[in-house]
Amino acid sequence: MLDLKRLRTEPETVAELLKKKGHDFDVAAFSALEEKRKALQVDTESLQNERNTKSRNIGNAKAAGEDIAPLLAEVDDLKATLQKKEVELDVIVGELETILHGVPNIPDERVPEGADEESNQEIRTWGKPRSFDFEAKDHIELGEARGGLDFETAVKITGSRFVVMQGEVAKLHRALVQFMLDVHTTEHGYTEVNVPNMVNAESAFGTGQLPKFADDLFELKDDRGFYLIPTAEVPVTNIVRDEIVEADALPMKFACHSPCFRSEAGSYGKDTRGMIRQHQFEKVELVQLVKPEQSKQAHEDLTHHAEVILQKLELPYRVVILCGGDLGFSAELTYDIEVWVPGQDTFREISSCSNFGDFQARRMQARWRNPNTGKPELIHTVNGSGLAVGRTLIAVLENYQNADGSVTVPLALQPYMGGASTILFP
RNA sequence: GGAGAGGUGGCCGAGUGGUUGAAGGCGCGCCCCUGCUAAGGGCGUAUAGGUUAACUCUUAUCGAGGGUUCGAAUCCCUCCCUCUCCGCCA
Repeated sequence: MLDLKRLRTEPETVAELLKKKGHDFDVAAFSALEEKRKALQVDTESLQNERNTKSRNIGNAKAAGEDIAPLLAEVDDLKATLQKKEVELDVIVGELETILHGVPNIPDERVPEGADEESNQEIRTWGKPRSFDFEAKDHIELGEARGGLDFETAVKITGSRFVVMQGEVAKLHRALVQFMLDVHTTEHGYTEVNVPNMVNAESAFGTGQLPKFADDLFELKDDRGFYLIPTAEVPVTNIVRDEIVEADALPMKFACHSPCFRSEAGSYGKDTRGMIRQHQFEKVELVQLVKPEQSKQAHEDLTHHAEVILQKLELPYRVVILCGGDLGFSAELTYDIEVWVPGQDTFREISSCSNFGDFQARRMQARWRNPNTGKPELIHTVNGSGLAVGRTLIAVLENYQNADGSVTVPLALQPYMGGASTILFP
């Protein structure tokens, strides 16, 4: 959520900045509503003031034992007039809120222009894609061969875009989770957290999934209105919702392993094969809650923390900066980390690291007490995947495959695989 | 699931219809006194808006949302949450 004050004082500037994100902010409509709101609010409040004053007089008169009948007559029609104004004001305020809730965050000046991922800019690469002396298979072929990855059974159990993992593949998946958590908690200073995998609407609003992206979420069909989390970002960031934390509590750094549930609305026909795009996948998420002046550096650090995982696994990757059109609703700046996937002969997103500035904090009312001012001020939120586990599994299987269909276990993972250096599918 | 109690400011805690945005305490900030690692005293200390050049003035907020009333932290209704006991349960 943007600062309403800024939107009021310089709507044209904001509209101009939002163009980079492909958002058309209707300044005329907004300003017209604002005019109405202002007039109505002044009217309403002066009526409220009148009511308060007269009510106080009635109280005083009553206490003094005077006749209050004439005073009551005075306020007779005040109530109805006031109620009418209040309803009108509520409607206008509601309309303004709807607009405000739908306005995306303003992109950082470093964000390149562009409509879609074609305009994303590569900022660095690491490692060299391996050249195979045999025909490299993709993870589907590797995994299905002997049942390590079983998509058909998952279709029976649930439906498309799910997978059943078995044997060494399931173990490798688990090993990746443990490995990532260990690196982040012991080497990067994150605190491990385990959080609810369902959230209420307030939390989903706080991080920006609601109200605009309800279709991307799985909503539980029960009158409590819970949602399955699309990422641990939602519950973890909301730890500080409606809180005022002391300055020395910041930065807070959390690492969280969780399943992620996405309806993938609008992605029909994309990545339908394999486990690139699933309705359920697991992820180790990194979240940092920081003072405003720390967020830019925290974002760089966090991205690096995610990269370290790929470096330790010796998987080639590149980092791209997302252009305006590809940038998410709540983010001001996002780096995507893309891992080399031999089966597709391309880089695929495995992590998305974003700085949200105060955008999520304002929605959540997450604040810290600034000792310099003594006042509560909004914090900044930063997060990123460290990493998406399913996609990391794909990358390991495909990059480490051998001609005989076995897969070499990356050195860093061997302690988590009982020392095994190679796996065969079941 | 059943029975009961309760949700008030950064924290604790008064307050059952009329200057209560809210006593008192703690914490915090500034100052004074004391001159020694103690204590005492004074003042200040919620949030979000509107209005104003500013001072001022003003509105809302006592879990959330409705209602009654000239007037609601206080009365009524619905919901959420916490605690205690019982039941159930991985």
